[in-house]
Amino acid sequence: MMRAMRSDAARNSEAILQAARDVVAEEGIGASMVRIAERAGVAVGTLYRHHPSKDHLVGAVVQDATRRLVDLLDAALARIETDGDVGREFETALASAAETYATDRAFKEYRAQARGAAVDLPGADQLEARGYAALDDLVAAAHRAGTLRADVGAADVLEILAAVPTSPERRATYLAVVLAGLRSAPRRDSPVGR
Amino acid sequence: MMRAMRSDAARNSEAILQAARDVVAEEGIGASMVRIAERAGVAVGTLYRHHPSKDHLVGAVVQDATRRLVDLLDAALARIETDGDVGREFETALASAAETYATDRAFKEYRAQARGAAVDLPGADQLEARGYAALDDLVAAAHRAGTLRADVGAADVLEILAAVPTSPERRATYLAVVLAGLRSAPRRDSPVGR
DNA sequence: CATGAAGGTGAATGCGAGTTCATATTAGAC
DNA sequence: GTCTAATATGAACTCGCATTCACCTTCATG
Repeated sequence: MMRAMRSDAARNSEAILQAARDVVAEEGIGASMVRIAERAGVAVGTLYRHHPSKDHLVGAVVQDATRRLVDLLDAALARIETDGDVGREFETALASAAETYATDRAFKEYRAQARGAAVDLPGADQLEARGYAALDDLVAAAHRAGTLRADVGAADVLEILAAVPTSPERRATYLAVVLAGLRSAPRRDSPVGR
Repeated sequence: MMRAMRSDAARNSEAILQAARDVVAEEGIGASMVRIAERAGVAVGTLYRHHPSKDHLVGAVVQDATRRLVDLLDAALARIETDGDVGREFETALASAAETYATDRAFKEYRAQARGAAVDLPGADQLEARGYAALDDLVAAAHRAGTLRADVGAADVLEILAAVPTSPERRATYLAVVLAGLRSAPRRDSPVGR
């Protein structure tokens, strides 16, 4: 049985996570540990008492954001079960996810990276699996409802999300364009094919 | 009058540009100077005889790619003047530009960066201006022809390009979706607006 | 083919960032 | 209030990388 954390340690632990969230969302994964420590009002060494490495700290922060997103997808799926407006749910969920990608620079960069650099955070694999499953289900539902082009899969949706612009105006237009595109029917005579 | 370059220097200069192109396209702007030197079969010092800094070298490489793209846009515009299939020209040009963004990691990263880090390469500003002008013209032509949503501007197009996936399959789908979206008409009841 | 200036070399330097650890500080039990 | 295990501190160490420079090589001119 692990002993309860000392009160100052608990306070710092929270301050560190909060500071890391803020700094890394603004400046991206490249933000320095010193900067995070300063924002948390703590010395660098303290970061390392709570996290074995920078990767671990950033990983924890990104995992938090991921969890919120996955919960969001699950909620959308649950609503589809009962209510049933697949199109609206799909687009709203996408817009929310886009918000995260656009707002949290670290999240975006982390998702853009080649996988495998995943730090061993408890439950990471499981969370990722839940996320992919939820997205797959959502995509499948949209396909069945005819709200989503048949040639677009979950991986394509992720790619589209990863690309959301940071600037709010650009983001709105981007989403409008992309959502329209996702609704459209594939055509044969595109200049895009090889 | 500047003296002609010594033959070995000319050879190395070319090898360096070529190596830089390759390495930086593959590994991005983060690639090290040593790696570029190795690929060119030359010592690091030699890179610095030909370029004052890494930024300068990378800038030169990116400028090359930019020039090719701008020429491409100009050619498309010229063809529109005579022939006249605005829609096809617009989409083909976009697909070509997308190819560059997807294929050349350095180009993509460089364009994504905040501007201002622009090294003083001769003709840089002029080239950028030409590029923006050409893109503006192309967008305007597409607007007039009704091939492009009215709410999409040149900046939006750039943002969309900057986001093109690297993977060939994803890229094809992405382009298909986006091009369909760009053709579509804006609608009022989107979940995206505030 | 001798000669000197242009060109090339790569070890050394400086810097920024992650990580460590000997030392100082403090929470909380008694 | 004392005591000590837990925590915090931040200077120092390490590592990767851009950049420099004192010293060699080589081109090309006469």
